Amino acid sequence: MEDFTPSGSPVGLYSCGPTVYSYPHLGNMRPYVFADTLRRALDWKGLALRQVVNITDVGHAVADSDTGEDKLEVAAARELRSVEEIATVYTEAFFADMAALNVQPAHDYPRASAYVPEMIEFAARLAERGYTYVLPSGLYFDTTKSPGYGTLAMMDIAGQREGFRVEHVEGRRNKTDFALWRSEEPGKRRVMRWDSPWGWGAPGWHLECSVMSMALLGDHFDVHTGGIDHRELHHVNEIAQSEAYLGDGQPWVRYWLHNEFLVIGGSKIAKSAGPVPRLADLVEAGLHPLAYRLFLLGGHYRSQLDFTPEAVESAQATLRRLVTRVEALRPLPAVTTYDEAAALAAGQPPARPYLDAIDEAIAADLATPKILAALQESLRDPALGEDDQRVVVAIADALLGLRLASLELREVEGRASAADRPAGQAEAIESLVKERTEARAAKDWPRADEIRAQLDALGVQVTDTPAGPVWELR
RNA sequence: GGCGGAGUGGCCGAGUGGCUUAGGCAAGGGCCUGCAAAGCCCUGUACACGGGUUCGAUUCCCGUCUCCGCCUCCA
Repeated sequence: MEDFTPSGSPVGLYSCGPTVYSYPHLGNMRPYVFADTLRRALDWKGLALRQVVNITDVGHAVADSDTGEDKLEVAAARELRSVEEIATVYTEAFFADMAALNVQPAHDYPRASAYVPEMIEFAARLAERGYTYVLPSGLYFDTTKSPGYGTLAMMDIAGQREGFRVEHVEGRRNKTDFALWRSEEPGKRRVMRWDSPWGWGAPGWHLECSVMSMALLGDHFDVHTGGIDHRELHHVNEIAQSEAYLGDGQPWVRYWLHNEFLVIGGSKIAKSAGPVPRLADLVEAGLHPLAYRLFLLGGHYRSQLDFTPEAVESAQATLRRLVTRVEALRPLPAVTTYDEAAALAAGQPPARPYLDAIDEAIAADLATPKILAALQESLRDPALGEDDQRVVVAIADALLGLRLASLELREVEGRASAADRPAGQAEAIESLVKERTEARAAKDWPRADEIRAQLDALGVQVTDTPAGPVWELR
């Protein structure tokens, strides 16, 4: 971060997006929360940015073979829907989860199906330049023509054995060669199909990211993010084809950042392994989506994170306590950048060490666990007054994105809002609460407790505060 | 088979060659409260195992065991 110097303004950020063939699962959330943290870090440094997240609605085969069926077509057949419906439904589900996690929207969400002509053009240029060869199954990229192929991942290509886990493709010259275009098999018509110089068919998966990122961010851009699983294949191939396409001898993208996986019970979450937990499952279990975000931020993005019910519940408890604590400090000052934070801290000297600690943490490869630690410490540091704490909380949340400025305890606990209370019932409850208050004033404790038990039976929880009793529906 | 990563206190999870009390959750004790809830304070003494380097290693090196990832699909 410290030595980061963007090639131009704004910073171009491309984050590998979802393939919209089913509901996103908890593991799918991690790359976007990570990318959102990166965005907040760039904002913090005062850098303008433009983020692109692709929506893969075509071209993602279920297996990298000549017969690889498209994931969306398979899903459409399974759910008896059109591919368009499949794409729409799951894209919306993705956006809903992102919003719930307070992930800032990207500036563009290009759909792969809208860029097929550009992909064909891209592949045609590679063909003209002699980087490709044609097989009955499609147009292939010859990776031996790409100098430095695989350097991103420091790949040991010689050690990989085709046929062990690498699928054998008839006629493929090198085991690392990949399809730029998947031609239809004779007599097997695809649902999503386009005409091309290599026959009717569909684009290869790797092509879309190169084409759409360059279309929206320019030939070269600054940062490309994605899951660690893409480092050795998808991104290596993107680089090979993009640099071959540009032919300017320059690195295509300046920085590559990859997030590690969320693991459950010691193994990664993968849709192909069967049903996997979704954000909605957590919500159903009484957890707030931002508790899940907090859970994710509690581990470094480059470390595998172990998903356990206990860990997420502990994040829920932490969030509840944070909000309880921070509610008393509101309103919080608005902060986005380091400069704004420094200006605020100038008026609140005790907050300064925390600003420095947080700034250091975000600069140290987005060390969100350290920001959380600093935040927690600041809330119980006797050296800090409330104004100091306001500043620290606002600063931390600018980078954490936990909505600490506005998140209500009621939301966190999933309780009904005042507006949802049945009118008639409310009066009855008020009456009981009043009676209990009178009993308490008379020090008739047995009676007061009896009424509380009655209220409890109605699903009402009464809490005595210095300002008087407060009741809430559970 | 090749390559890469990891094993930290009940749980999650940072971090470091000699004190970081990381932090959180849970637990125990206490304060506060009529009680409760919330809040606050205190407590835990951990770094897979065996060697080695070092004045000193959880932190470096070697080996062992276990686990995970990538090399099909996957974030």
